[in-house]
Amino acid sequence: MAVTTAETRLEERWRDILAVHARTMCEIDRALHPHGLGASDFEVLDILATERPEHGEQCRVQNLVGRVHLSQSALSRLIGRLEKDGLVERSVCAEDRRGVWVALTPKGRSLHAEVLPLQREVLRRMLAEQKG
Amino acid sequence: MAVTTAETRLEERWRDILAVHARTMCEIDRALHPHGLGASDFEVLDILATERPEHGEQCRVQNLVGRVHLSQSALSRLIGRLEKDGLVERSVCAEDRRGVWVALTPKGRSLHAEVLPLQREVLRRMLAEQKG
DNA sequence: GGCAACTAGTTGCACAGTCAACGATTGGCC
DNA sequence: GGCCAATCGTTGACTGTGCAACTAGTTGCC
Repeated sequence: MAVTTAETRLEERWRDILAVHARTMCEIDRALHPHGLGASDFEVLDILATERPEHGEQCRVQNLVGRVHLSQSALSRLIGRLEKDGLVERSVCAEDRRGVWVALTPKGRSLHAEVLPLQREVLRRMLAEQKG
Repeated sequence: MAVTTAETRLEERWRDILAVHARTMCEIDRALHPHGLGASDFEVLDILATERPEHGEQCRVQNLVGRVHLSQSALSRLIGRLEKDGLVERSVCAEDRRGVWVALTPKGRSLHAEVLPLQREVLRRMLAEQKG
């Protein structure tokens, strides 16, 4: 019996996560779509925006892979799209010429600033009402 | 300040959900893939399995839409795939001939029984270690 | 009966995602 | 130096998903 209820609780918790995730994701997409962005796009923009510009750190792409829940290839294409839209710029990494640096353009930075409140608002709306 | 920390907490909570969702989803996929199923497929199978067989209820498809986080069209195709694999059967609903009934075949039921422990095990492994 | 509004499910199309294979570069080891 | 393994990023082929448009069936109203 104890096992059964533990299992049930696990199952419920999973359903809960699934539901919150789906609803929130969907809302973010809906809020950002008018600006030509999807949820993943925003996430990358957001990471780049909070990154110190004068960072001198690693070649970015590799750096991003660990932080977004996306395969390397998906990320590559995503960056390609952002670049095509003039939101980011790619440049080869001098020290390790396999690597690629990714940086926000002014346009990318301003778009991020524009949509950040929208995303936050969705988060507030969808996550706040959650169980206490 | 209070506003900022509240925002930060929201942001963290969202990142948390994103991370748990991605990791768990990925693991479920990985566990079920050898059996020819994805996470969504399992979810539908699971709902059908826990449904009372002699239910006399509505036409199922409509019933399912509300329970999985999938568009109606995605669900339609998913059921199509399951049917092609002989796991479920579609039949027209006599009372409302627009509707379609979906039911597990014996093969579908046994496959569900086979993979259920795998999914549970993943849930236990991924969700249990979560914050306390 | 006949027409309009609605609902159930499927399908065409476009797009974002994964996996596997690839080209380029680096680093270790002989 | 020369070779092999590992790493970084991109690309090709394929799959699953959502939106919009569609067909088929139902309900209500005249």
